[in-house]
Amino acid sequence: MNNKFRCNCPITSALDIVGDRWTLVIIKQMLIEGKKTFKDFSESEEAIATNILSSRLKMLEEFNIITKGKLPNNNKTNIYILTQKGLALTPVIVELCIWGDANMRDFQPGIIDGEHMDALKNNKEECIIKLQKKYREITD
Amino acid sequence: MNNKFRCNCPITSALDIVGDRWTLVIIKQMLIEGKKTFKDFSESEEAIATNILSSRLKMLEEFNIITKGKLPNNNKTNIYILTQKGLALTPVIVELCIWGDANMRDFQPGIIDGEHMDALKNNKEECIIKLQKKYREITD
DNA sequence: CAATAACACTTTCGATTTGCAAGTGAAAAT
DNA sequence: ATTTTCACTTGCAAATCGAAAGTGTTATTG
Repeated sequence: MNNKFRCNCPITSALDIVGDRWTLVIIKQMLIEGKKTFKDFSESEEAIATNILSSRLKMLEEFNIITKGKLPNNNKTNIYILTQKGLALTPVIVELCIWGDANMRDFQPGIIDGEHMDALKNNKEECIIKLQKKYREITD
Repeated sequence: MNNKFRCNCPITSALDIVGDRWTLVIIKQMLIEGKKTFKDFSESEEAIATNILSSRLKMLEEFNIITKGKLPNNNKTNIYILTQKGLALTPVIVELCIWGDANMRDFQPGIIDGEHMDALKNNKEECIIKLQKKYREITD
């Protein structure tokens, strides 16, 4: 196992795992959009290629950020669920959302007006807890 | 100019710009470590290659996340400074720091014990404001 | 029960990006 | 005047990405 980590900085180490084009998009899709299956992810708006998706899911499982499981009455479909470690990324996702919403519009005018943005900005902490709670509900 | 953006989600759009191996590391080095010059960055612990550094600085300037300038009495050294847009990424960096510190230690035991971590976790909002204030001071 | 469809990948391969090393040109220091 | 420093650029091999097609297993449908 070659060392993935560039140095001993917690920020850089975090980015060694989630700092790429797709990893946080996948986690966003799970947390915000409730996506759970390989098909869910591969049919997403962002249009991730299946080989990349496959490698990222494997990596995320190795780092205990997601778990892979099955539904009781279905032996075909795999479901991927955020672990505690994965759910702990909620604040990162939320801050990226706020930053993107506030700062990318001049280059990307298409950015949707999320009706939750005001709540997010005014009540960050509460929104994070609500998101996590909601995720745990749809996940049980 | 080809479209960098994958879709209209603010999170994905943010990641279209800062979602790669190096961009947020560079911004961290500016914000937390006070790095300003090409040499500062290229001599960093993370050991970024100069060609990658060059292309990232160019990109960050294009998206108004940093500005490139000179010091009054020095016509050689370029200094790169975070704009308002760049400083607005402080919460993202801070959340990555908290997450990395709490969740990467089992895979990366070397992660340093930052003496500021407790303050960060207990007083997130204040720490963010302090960091930004401190950056503005060293920048003027 | 056979055929088809759905799902979760894997493989292939060309294009792009990365990372290392060496080189360049201009400004500053000696 | 020469050397050093700084900020890049170039070249090239290796790794990664991305689009498309293929594979194998598990439902579902007639």
